[in-house]
Amino acid sequence: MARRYDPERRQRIIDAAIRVVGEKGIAGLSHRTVAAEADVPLGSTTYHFKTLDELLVAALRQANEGFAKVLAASGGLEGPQTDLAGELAGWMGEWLAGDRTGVELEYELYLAALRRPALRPVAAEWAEDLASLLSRHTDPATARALVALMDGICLQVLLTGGSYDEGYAREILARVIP
Amino acid sequence: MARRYDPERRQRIIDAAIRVVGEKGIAGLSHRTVAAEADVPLGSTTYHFKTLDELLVAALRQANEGFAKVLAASGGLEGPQTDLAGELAGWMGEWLAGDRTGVELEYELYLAALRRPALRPVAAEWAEDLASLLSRHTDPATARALVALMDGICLQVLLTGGSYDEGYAREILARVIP
DNA sequence: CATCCATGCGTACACTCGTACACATGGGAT
DNA sequence: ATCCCATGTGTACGAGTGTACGCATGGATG
Repeated sequence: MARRYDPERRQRIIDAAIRVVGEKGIAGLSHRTVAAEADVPLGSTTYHFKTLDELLVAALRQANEGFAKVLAASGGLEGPQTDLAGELAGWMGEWLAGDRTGVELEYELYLAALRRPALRPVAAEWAEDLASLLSRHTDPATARALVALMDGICLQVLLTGGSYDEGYAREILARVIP
Repeated sequence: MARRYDPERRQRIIDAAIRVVGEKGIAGLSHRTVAAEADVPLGSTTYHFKTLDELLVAALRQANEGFAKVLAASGGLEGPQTDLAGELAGWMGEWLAGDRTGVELEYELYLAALRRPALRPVAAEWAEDLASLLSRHTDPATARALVALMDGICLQVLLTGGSYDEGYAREILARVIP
C-alpha cells in the first residue's frame, strides 16, 4: 500500500484546510475534502485531527500568524507615527485589494467563532494581538476601538460588495484617535 | 393523511427557521430540521422554499424587519438629538443584554452573506437601513462609520465573551461624530 | 355544481458525512 | 539487532442530507 514517510503531513493537512475554506467556505470543509486536497487518505486526517473543530483551530491560528507576519513585514508602525490613521487605511487597502480569498478566509474563520466556542479563544487572540500592536502608538482603549472600526469597515466592504474608499477610511479612523 | 388547511404555513416555516438558526446555528438548518420545528412534513418545506438559500433570505429579511421595528419602537432618535452617541450605546447595551440568541442570529445570518451571494443584498440592506436612519442626525459618511463601529464593537463583545462597557462604547462613538 | 390547480403529504434514492476499527509499516528507542 | 508504538491506510456502517416524484385534497374559479 505504499505507505509513505511524510513528517510534514500534519502541516500539509492544515494548509489544505486553509485552501479548502478559502475556496468553498467552512461549509465545504470536511475530513474528506481536506483529505482530497492534501492528497492523503481519509484516515490520515482523522488521525491527526480527531474533530473538525481541532482542524479549524489549527487553521485559524495559522492564518492569524500569517497575517501578523505580513503586518510586521510591511514595516509600518515603526518609529514615531505621524499618520497612524493613514497607515492603517493603507493596510486595509492592500489587504482588500489583493486576492480577496485571503480576507474572506480570515473573516470566515473569525466569525465562525460565534458558534464554535472552541474557536473563540483564537479569534479573541487575533483581536488582542492587533490591539496590542496598535497600543504602542495609542492608549489601549483607542487601540481596541480602532480594531473594532477596522473590522466593521472591512465587513461592510465585503458584504456590500462595494469598493474600498481609502480616503474615507483614513478620515474616520483619524476621528477615533484622540 | 389529514391534510390541513393552513394558509399561514409559509410564515410559520420562516418563524421556525429563525428559531432553528437561533438555537443551532445556520449549520443546523436543513429542510428536515425546520420541518420538524414548524411541525410540518418535509415535503411542505421543499414546496414553499425550493432551496435553503431562499429560506435563509426570507428569514434574514424578517429578522431585519423585526430589528428595525424594535429600533423604531424604542422611540429614540426622535426630535433634536443632544446625545446621539449615548443613545446608540444604550441600544447596543439593551440588545446585548437580553437573550443573546437574537444578536447571534442577526450576526450569523448577516455574516453568512460572506459566502452566499444570495444573501448579500439583504445584508447590505440592513446596513443601509440603519445608516439611513442615522442619517437624519448626521451626514451619511458619519452614519456609515457609526454602523461599522457598532458592528465591530458588537462582534468584539460576542467573540471575546467579555462584557459590554456602555461608557466605553459611548465615548468611542462620540469621537466619530464630528 | 363541476373541475382545476395551488397546496399538502409521504416516501424513496443517491449521496456525503463523521466515526470507528483492523491492519500495515518502519523510525527511533533500547 | 530488536521491538514498540506513533503514524499511515483502507473499508465499513449508520445517520443525515437535498431532491424528486406521485398522489391526495379541497378552496377558488367558472
